[in-house]
Amino acid sequence: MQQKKKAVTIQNVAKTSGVSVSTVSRVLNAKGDVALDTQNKIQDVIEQLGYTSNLAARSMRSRKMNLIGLIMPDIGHPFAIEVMKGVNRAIAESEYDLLVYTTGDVRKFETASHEQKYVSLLNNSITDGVILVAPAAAEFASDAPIVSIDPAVVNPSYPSIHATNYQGAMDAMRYLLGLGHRRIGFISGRPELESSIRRMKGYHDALEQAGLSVDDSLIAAGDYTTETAVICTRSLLALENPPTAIFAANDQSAIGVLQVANEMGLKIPDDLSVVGFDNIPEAAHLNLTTVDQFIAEMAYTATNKLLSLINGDELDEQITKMQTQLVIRGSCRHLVNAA
Amino acid sequence: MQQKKKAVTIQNVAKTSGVSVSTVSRVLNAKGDVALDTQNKIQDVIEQLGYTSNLAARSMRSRKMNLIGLIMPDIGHPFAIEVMKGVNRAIAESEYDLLVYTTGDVRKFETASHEQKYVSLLNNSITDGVILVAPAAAEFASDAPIVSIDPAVVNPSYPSIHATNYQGAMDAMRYLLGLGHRRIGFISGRPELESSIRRMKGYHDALEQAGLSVDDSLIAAGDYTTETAVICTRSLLALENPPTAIFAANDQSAIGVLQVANEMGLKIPDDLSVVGFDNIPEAAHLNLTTVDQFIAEMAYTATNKLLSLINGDELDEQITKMQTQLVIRGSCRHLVNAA
DNA sequence: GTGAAAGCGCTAACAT
DNA sequence: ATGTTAGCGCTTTCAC
Repeated sequence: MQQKKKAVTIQNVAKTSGVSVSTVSRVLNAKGDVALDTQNKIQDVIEQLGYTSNLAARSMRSRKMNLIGLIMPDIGHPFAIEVMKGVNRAIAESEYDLLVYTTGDVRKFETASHEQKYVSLLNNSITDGVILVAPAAAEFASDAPIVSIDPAVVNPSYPSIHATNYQGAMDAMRYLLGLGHRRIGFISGRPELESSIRRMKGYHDALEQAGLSVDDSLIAAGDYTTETAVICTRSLLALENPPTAIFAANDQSAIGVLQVANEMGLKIPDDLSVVGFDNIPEAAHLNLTTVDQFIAEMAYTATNKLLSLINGDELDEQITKMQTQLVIRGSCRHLVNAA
Repeated sequence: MQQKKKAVTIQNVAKTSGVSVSTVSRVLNAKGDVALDTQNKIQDVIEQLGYTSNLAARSMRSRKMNLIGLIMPDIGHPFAIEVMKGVNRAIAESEYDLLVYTTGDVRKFETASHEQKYVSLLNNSITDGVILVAPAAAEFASDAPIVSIDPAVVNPSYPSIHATNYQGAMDAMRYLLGLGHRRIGFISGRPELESSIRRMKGYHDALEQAGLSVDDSLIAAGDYTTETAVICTRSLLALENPPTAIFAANDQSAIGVLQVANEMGLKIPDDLSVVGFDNIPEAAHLNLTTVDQFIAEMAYTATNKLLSLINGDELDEQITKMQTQLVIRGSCRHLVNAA
């Protein structure tokens, strides 16, 4: 049967131990100025009643919940999973617990207007700080610190961690160019994201540096999803003069390329070279060789940055005003064929 | 620079729009009994000030936050990731948002005493219900409903979803026996968990039904981790009369078996047959053929069960008192060798 | 060393 | 249609 036990409050504890709420509160917060006898008595009652303080009530009165938040639209997504792994590792080493907030779906999340909502939801009430993944807003009203991973805006007012998308894309392209490819297709990411813009620029610049002109027909508008990448790949390969290699702006897109290649019976890399971007191990079952998990690494770094921000003396106004730009090299890899 | 913008409260909105807090509260909760003029004015101010209601304060006064909780010790773990995928899918289809609570580490989580803490933390304050994964306690004091996945206890007072661990283990064993194996090693799971006990029993009973006696030296004490499974496998294979097949109690353990087999140059399944249990796609990069993702499926089912419990009329006392035993068949698979 | 009382931001009667 | 009031469970002065 479903339990009907009502939650135990500090009032119950106080009454049962025959003291006032304030005294109970004192031992709960280890203020130390309570007689040892009373302290023990109260502890016993707490144990016996199974009392646990009400998060909501507590956070209304005091800062410092030893809780950080991670805000993400969709935690089933491989990218999100990598982020969580990184954050998880960092908080496992800390005294903090983690609250991951998600709507389960990007569509329920929507744009910048909603971001503020989720930030205040957590940061102005129950968490000591939040980590934002690819936020679109440049500024947030928040009582507690914010750190972001891969912000979609250029000059955010909060510290951020981001990958060298440009450099990574250049590397990917140089790799393909080094293999002798001259017609390289590109499946772009979501056009509104900085990461996508930078990867696109890397594609452009690498071609130019190699003395090649950019052929717009080789650029397909993707959105970081496998589904769209499938469509993109089909149209790229249906060109009169199709590319001999495809650079996908992220792993999900690369998977789409592989799927189509499979369908069409193309051998990789013999018939088509494919390069992804991100190194998500979830993509591993699709014949990939993972170089490293840099997304998780970014998340790990972000979390530690946030924790130090939370614990950092409030006095040090300078530091909180600094824009932290921690840079981790994005890497790329070549997708090889397997059985 | 880090923003210093203080959080906007309902008071500020009321003052700015020249009305009382209750009126603002009314439009916030769409009570409808507010003049359209006032309504618009207030909406404008809310927009302009960027007001968002304080989660903590709101949840102190009213039930129904449209928020469910998922409590797990470690969200980096493949099992946990599968659970989240399932829950995520369910809430994406719903109007609810999700809050995943984690300590990042099983060691910080500890035993049953802490479980209650996390349950009340969420369920007695901010969530409308929680999903518990493999809880060790049989009962919880909680204001909101609880649904559990794979509880470690036999007769929990809350609804639970669990796999047919016994049947699944039998299937796995029958498969190996069907291949002609007579010496089958078993790497057990964490002995305190029901799932583990049932899988072990399946191992025993399958052998007996096949008219074989149980050789205790073929049973290695694992704990659902790859690391321990590696040690177990080494000792099993070092036996005078080693097994020709190994049934690992979960995928993580199966991965450990594969690692050792690799090290020792053993061909699978020619030299050694290996069967895992769980079907976590994360194990896929290790030459596995995934049958289905039943953990995610369980989590999906659990979430929907919780949601209906939350939305179910309070009147229907009968239903909340029912023990929901939803059963999903655990499946097994044969691990084949690859390159 | 301990209790009484004031509020944190909000919602829900109860008034008007 | 709107304002007033009383708490929700907790922490924190301020008394004693």
